[in-house]
Amino acid sequence: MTQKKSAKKVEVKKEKSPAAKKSVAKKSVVKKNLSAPEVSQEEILLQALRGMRDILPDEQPYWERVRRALSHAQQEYGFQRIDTPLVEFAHLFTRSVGTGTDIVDKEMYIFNTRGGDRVALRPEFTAGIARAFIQHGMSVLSKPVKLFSMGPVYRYDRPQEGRYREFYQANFDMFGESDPILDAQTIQLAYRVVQQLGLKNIEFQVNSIGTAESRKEYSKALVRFLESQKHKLCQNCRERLATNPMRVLDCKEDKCIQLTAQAPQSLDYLDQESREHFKRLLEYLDELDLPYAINTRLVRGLDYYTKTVFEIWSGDQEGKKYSLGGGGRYDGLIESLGGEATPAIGFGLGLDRVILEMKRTQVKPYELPKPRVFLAQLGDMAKKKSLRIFSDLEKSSILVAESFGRGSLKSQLRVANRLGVEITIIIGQKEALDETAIVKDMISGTQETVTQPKLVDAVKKILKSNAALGPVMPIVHTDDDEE
RNA sequence: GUGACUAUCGUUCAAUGGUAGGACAAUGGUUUGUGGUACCAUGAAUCAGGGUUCGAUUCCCUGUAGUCACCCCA
Repeated sequence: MTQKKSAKKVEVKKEKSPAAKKSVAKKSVVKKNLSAPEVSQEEILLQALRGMRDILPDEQPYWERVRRALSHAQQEYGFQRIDTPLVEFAHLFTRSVGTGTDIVDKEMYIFNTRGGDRVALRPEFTAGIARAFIQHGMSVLSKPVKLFSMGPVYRYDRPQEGRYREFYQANFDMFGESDPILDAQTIQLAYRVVQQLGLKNIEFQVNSIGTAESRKEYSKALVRFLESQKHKLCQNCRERLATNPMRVLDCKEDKCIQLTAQAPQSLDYLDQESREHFKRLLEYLDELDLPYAINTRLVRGLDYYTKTVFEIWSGDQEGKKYSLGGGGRYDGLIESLGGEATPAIGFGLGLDRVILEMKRTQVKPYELPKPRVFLAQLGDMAKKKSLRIFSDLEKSSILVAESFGRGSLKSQLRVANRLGVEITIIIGQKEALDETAIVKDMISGTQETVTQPKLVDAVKKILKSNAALGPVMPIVHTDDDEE
């Protein structure tokens, strides 16, 4: 769970001296290098880039639970998986997400390739998926076209807990239907996913921003209002007024909240169709048992949204809210990218934050299957045999652990015990010669010798009877046993 | 991008302007063919680079990274 906190610089030799080869620990390599500077060296920083991290084995059970829930929801709701490249022409994002948005202006990983193309690491999924939709002529498919994707996205931002430069999103998109029932279903799907992940205190924030025109008009009206009341705003908001007036609505300062309560609302500036759309969406939402609130202050940071926008929030005891994801309708995007006019709606879920919330609220991670059998070997002959036995067991779908590198039987049994296996198979010199194996029941401590051809069946039999006894208690000798 | 705080074995917590210590974890052992506990042993760290100093892990500067607030968002 914990990542390396600080830089470690290690000098790596291009040609290792025999002394260095013997040294297993990397740190001692460093020391030896320092005393042997004549060898050509190259300095590398053994550190992940800022805002990027390794997801270590310890954390994988959480990710596995997330993957499974997503895969389940994807199938239940009829989405097909699509994977698009991490890298696209930078233009795709500037045109869809929009210049003027922070994502494009400040946070994109953007660079030139050797061939001279201006490209960017995807800061979100929808643009790439929309590109693929057009490129592969998916508009001829039966509507709605439902696509699911999952993977890393990149934003060059200051990292914090739950905020990384490389982070993971799951993305659901539906193309080709403008009916508000799809909006409702999208939110329902999002809810289903977070619910399956065991998250409580979920709330949806829903709003409609209408068309690009009505949005523009609203923004003008808002600025007009705020300008006239500028003296009542906090310092920050006065600055926001010039850069991003909509954000004033998000301010946490009391006086700003009071003032903006009287500010014009985006809903009042909706065109007739958008208003009807929103009204019907709310009707559908009321049909569902969804925790949602209309949030007229909700504005999203991407240009392509039209009509419905929403966010998924998770709250803690102290009343802090964390945004886990969000989405909305983007009826104009496909056309603006050069495809034929296609309404669409989708949402993205921030998986890193979902997992953070799972940990915070102590949701149980997915439990990976544990080996129930351990294979111990003693001596060269047994070692050779054990490789084959391991393979036989694996082919019979028996998960078996081993520690081939270890010498003594004691240390191997110790490992077996620590793993909590039910059976340990022991092959020593004698058994290797006799073509037999010792099958030791780790729960009772008893053991029997069977011939190797019968080994798999013998193991299966014990496992089966153990399973019938209910949950397995891994053997633990407590102090009470002795006293 | 701005500001603040932080940085010690794999993890966690100590200590010091004078050769960094414990706990947990790891590895080996306590009649070399049998597990737990206990006991013993072993390996393992001052983020990097400069400066001040007789001497820096400690003080100063820079860099890097993390955390927090802002910005923004997932």
